Amino acid sequence: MGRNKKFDTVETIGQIQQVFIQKGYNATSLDDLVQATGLLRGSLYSTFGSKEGMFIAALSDSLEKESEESWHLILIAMTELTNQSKRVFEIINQWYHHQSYQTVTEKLGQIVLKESGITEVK
Amino acid sequence: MGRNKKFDTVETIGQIQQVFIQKGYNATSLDDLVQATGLLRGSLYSTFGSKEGMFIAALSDSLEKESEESWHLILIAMTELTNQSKRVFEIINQWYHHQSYQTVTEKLGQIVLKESGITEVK
DNA sequence: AATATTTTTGACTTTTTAGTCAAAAAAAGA
DNA sequence: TCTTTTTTTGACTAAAAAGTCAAAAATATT
Repeated sequence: MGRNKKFDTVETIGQIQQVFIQKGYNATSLDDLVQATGLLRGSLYSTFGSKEGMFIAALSDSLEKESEESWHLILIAMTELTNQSKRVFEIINQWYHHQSYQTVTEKLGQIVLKESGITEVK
Repeated sequence: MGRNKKFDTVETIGQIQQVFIQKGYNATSLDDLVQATGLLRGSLYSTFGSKEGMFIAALSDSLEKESEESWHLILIAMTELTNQSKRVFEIINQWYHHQSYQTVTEKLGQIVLKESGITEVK
């Protein structure tokens, strides 16, 4: 009973993913997320609890789908969150169990270089 | 003429490197750097100009020596600075010219995984 | 229609951030 | 020793950050 959410949570998570992928975690401000989602801070906080919660929602959703953009969020998680957030560590750790060291390191290395904007000679 | 610096700039750069390596760029605050170097903000700013300047000093110094810790700073540069700082982009871009795609992506991938704290099975 | 419950709203608070600056202190050079 | 130049000091500023909350609005349920 009571009001239903005015927005589509799935769509919002998609928008949050795009922001984190483009800017990384620490460099993303709540204003960035407010702007990208079209929601107000209160709505974001009542839905996700915290900035970390927003990232976790974005990451979890992405891992379920296992798309190319998952790798970007995994990289951000590993470089910016895994050592600060127990929950993110758990999520990534569990995901990693189903991967091979070779595949993961190779893919992450490629993404770092690509995202850096450094010209790939090859 | 005039006073000489009370501290050893080379030593200070070493301390700055350690902080950035441990926390990354955005997650490092000036207070962290003040604490690690034992200097005051004014001294850091008069020497390096800005937080970005402090990172550039740390990165440049590290690239000259080409040690294992260089890779950590290169990773941070690529994931957090290359798209925001023209100077860092130039430094990394030039460095990259003397490397091979294979070596770079492989090494970066390994470091991401190691730094993430995720258990390496292998 | 009345009520209970939820979401929305956005201004507000608190904390942290990078960066500044004028005065004091130190010391190099004459 | 005196002057000039530099560094040190640390309180201060301004901007940006994440997060809060009470009132208003909306609506599902009875």
